[in-house]
Amino acid sequence: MTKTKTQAGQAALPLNQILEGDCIEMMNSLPEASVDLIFADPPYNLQLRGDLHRPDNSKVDAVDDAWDQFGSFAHYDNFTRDWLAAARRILKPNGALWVIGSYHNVFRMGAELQNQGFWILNDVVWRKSNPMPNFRGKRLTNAHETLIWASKSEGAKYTFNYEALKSLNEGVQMRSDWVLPICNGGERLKDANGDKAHPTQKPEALLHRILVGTTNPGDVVLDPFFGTGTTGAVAKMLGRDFIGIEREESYRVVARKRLSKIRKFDKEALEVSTSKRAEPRVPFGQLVERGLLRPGEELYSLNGRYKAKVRADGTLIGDDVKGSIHQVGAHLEGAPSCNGWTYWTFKRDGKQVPIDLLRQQIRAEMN
Amino acid sequence: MTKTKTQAGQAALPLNQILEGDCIEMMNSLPEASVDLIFADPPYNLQLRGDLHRPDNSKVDAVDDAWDQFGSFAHYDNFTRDWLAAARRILKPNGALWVIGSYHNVFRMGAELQNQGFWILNDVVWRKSNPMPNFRGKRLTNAHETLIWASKSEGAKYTFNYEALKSLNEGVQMRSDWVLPICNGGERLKDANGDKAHPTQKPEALLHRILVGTTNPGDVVLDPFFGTGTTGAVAKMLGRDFIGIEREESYRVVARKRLSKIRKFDKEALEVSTSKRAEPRVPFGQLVERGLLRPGEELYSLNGRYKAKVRADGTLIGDDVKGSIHQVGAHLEGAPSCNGWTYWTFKRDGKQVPIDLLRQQIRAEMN
DNA sequence: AGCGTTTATGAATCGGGCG
DNA sequence: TCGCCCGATTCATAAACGC
Repeated sequence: MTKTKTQAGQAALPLNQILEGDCIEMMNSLPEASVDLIFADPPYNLQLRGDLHRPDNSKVDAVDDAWDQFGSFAHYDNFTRDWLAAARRILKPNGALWVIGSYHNVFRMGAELQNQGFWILNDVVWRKSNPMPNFRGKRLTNAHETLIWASKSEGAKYTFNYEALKSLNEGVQMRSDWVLPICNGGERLKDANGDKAHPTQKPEALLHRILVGTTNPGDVVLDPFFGTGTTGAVAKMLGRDFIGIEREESYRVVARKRLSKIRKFDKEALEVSTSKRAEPRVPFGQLVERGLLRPGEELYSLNGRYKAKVRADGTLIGDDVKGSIHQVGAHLEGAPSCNGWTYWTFKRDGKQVPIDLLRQQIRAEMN
Repeated sequence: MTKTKTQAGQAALPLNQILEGDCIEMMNSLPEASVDLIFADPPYNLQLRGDLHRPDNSKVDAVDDAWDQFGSFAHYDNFTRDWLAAARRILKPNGALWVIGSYHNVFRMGAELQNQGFWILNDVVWRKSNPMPNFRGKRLTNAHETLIWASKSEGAKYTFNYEALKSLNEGVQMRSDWVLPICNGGERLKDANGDKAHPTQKPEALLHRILVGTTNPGDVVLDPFFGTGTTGAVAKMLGRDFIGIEREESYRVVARKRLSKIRKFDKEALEVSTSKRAEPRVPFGQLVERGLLRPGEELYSLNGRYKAKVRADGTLIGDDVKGSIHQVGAHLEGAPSCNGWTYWTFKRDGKQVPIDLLRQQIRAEMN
């Protein structure tokens, strides 16, 4: 499974491995513009004061590890600036970045990534279906975390599998609020003592949605704060290559064991619904050339209000207008644009049939 | 209704009025430490490029007002710094601040208010039950906005009516995600032409929850970006005093008229419709995301005649057909429609189990 | 009047390929 | 790099319309 990828004039990319060390140094050691997606779950800079107890006096196992302690906002901002800059360097021009955080750190991350030229595409709310309650009743239940999805720069051609996410959401466009349970039960990794192996292990469902929606099979996904390897595990299942970076040996041990047990889903299962945009383009003129429509034949608008005549060169002519199927449709409707394929119909056996049917016929022959 | 409040050695506070002018100047003219709560809905600094049309070719009425135009992040940051500082000065030591924004501006606001010493208590997500869709299918539906609730400083004794919010939430602790419809219908204020009076009017239900939860009757609530006066209207209903600041005369005209019609403790108006939805919809894709079904796993029709394979995006693939669980079921049976939830089964311990069982499992977790 | 259908609209950073 | 032009794309709600 471990492999490397070499691009023209660049050092090899260490794929499907966990790099050991500080994420900034390790990212700086990788070739620039070589990674398709970065998912980052950095330390949250939680400012917890003292211990927290549940109403039954049991102690809440808070995130108080040394790696999550920053002296001040300035320290945290420096850290954020440096790792984001390192991430930005290794990202391909059309690559994208996801970060996740809570109100303690996400505003600082969001502002800094805007400052560095990343272009925010959406902020996404992970709405936890089973959050920890607020035991003291002093605030609202902290029931969500925030993700930011950003392209490397404005205008970049980021990957977005719109139809796949729509399918995941039962045929309705995916929204920016995602309801998913927190990671527990069998998915939650335990250490030898039976304690949780990592304090903030993310659910695989979250990564599944991110990777299905914003990467393609074969893409390289890098996680600079790899932890117990959720990103790597889901990437492997989904046939994406991953690069993990993790400083703590104890997490790497758990992640390696976890990854060794993951199997990739079969190829057929990994293909996702695609949009029509991915279909080959068929010029309208081909319908005429192939005799599916005759020059002189009349087309009728879907609403029945207009008609136009087909010409031998694949243009239409109406009462006072001529041009492409799109131009004539837009002109007749007084609309800024028009998809002529779905706007025009022809008559067959007395019935109105959309010309798009003929396009589908040609596309079927192409396969 | 208009009155003033005088505190020891301080100028009078102009209550239940709309102050005319720039919010920074007007706040600076008020006595320090005199206000209990500030709710602020500042310009979002949207950076819209061209026109946007719906698939039916109608044009989206964009927020292109001059007051939302800032030349750069630096300009916007200066503006944010200045109005937040002015707000901070007039806030009582135990007072609190709410701001609302989208991903365009909320990260910059959140970072700046932390920099100034405000202490974030919660970030709250307003999940819109009826957001505008993403018409081009290029991103996720932007279905939420973010609010930040902060006390003036760490350790301050802010107001939080825990039980009141619990009651509003059917007896369970209020969470940080609030599902509320956008403001339209009869609540949406129109101008003389029948056009919306303000492009971004907020729903009263949102302010209702905020004021019930984080102020007491008799408190002074200030809104530096008053617009059409939603904050003042809800404050008046709930028996709080308000101070509005608004620069545009056209908005003030609408707000004055609106406020004149509001009556305190109009019980009926306070009732927030909390209509319970039937059963929450569970997309089939969630079974895959959550690992309850694996991509590549085979499903069998209840009658045992057909099988199909699960794909990573929550669609099925059969011998000659692919699509949703419902579509594939309908196609195989030659039926016009099919309830895939009851049609498909999977194998567990050698037995055929309906996939609907997994849906019930997820629904149980949601409660 | 009543019911079913059509239309309008909401804080939106909303193309891409080819010449 | 720019301009042209093909052609893909929407959900929930309420008001207006029509029979």
